[in-house]
Amino acid sequence: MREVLAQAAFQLFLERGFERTTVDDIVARAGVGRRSFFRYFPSKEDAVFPDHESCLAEMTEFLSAVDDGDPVGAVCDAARIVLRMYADNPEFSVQRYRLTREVPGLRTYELSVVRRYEQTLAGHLRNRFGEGGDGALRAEVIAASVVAAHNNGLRLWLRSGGEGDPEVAVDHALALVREVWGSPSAPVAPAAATPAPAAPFPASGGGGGEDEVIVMVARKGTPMWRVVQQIEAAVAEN
Amino acid sequence: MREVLAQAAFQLFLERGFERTTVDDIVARAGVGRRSFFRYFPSKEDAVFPDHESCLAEMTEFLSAVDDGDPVGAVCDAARIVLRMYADNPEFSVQRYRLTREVPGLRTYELSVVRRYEQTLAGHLRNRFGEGGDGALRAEVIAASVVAAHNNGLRLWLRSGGEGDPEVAVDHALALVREVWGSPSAPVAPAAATPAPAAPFPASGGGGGEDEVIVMVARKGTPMWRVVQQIEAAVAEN
DNA sequence: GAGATTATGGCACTCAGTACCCTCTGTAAA
DNA sequence: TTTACAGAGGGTACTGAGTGCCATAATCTC
Repeated sequence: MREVLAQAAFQLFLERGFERTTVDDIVARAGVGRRSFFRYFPSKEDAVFPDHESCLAEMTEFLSAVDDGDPVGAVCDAARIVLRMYADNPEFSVQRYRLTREVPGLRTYELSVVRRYEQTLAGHLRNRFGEGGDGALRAEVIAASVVAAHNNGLRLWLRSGGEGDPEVAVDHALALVREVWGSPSAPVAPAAATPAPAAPFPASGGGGGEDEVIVMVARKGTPMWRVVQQIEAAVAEN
Repeated sequence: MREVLAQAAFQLFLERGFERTTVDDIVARAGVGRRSFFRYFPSKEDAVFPDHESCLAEMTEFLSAVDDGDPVGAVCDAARIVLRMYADNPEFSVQRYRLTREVPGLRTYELSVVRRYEQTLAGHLRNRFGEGGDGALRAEVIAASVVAAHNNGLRLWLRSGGEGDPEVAVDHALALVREVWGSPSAPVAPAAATPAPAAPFPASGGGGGEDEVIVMVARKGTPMWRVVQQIEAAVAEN
């Protein structure tokens, strides 16, 4: 049932867009009552990320099982669980990525999901480091670093359309974190296989909205570079 | 007007809680029409964070002005701008913190705000590091570290009830990040996409008076609240 | 003061999300 | 077979956020 609803929802989101799809549309396609949708998903957004809850549980279980002397390494391995979930369904992951990028509500929702992963990792590190001194601080900073590195590698793969193996990019990214924060027992071989992404700020045609108008706010004496920056910021709203 | 609405809203949120307060309640207390609320705030959540937009603008301006050889240090200083905003209103900050902790919707909203700061910092670092190689990766990881460290120190102060100076905790936290990610050897930005600061047309502009011009960036269908936010952000840059 | 522009209020609407109650279906006991 | 019960799903009506449209008042321009 959950599966049926999630699939119907995702199809419709791809066809008409997230915001132009109502819950009534979804339940109509799924052939169930409207009330049933909210029995399985607390909100419309949740239907887009039906698998994160179990992934989070898997990560928690993994972390409670590991018992090595390298907490940073363990946390990196935990992050790879998430990666695997994405890699298991390349097509779905890429489609969802594109959908999420252009729907502010989904972006925000995703942030809250990522935050929960991050807090899980931080909690594990805090246990290992101890609360006192800078334990909590280090735990949070390292967890944030790991998540950022993981997401950087993952996004690279998603933007490429899900071609190839995302593990290489993520491994490379996590290696950087381990190099810096890790304990001395971090066997890492930085191979020169770093994929080079294209320029992120195509000054024109950033998204494709044709009939957009950009107006610009500036003071009389505003230097040119600031104007450029503001326009970039406006365009980069994606 | 914005101020009146924000204050009325915050009062009510403290009295009855966020979710038990409707927009009608807010506009009733503020003595304005319901429609006006949404002219100044895109959502109920925004009324809780009325100052982040201008703070983000301030940070952007700061980063575009610094031109030193220590990008990580610059980004840490940029984070301190946010801290100062909180420290300027200890009572409000602490009340808002408590409110935010116990309202999931506000927590999620705050995440999206924090994310924008992080992206601003990452963008600056990316410009300095260059896109190629691990530039983007390092930029994102360092930005995440700085944000995590900053927030760790800030939360310490907020949880203490806003007593004393939050700068010490944040400075300590940021020092840890700087220690680790500290100034890269010397490969200062190889003049990639860094816009050369072209000479601003009028030489003056600092002490300027009333004859300012405000230009505004917006899309065709931009709602009023967004325009207001941007203008407020621009005006607050003094 | 005529005409245009802007700010605000009012009204009606869509839609997400919730509360409450209904109907089925299956099962087990009498 | 009837009755009792339980649980999954369906239906209806409601609240409240957010939006579009139009009317009105204030302000600005000529």
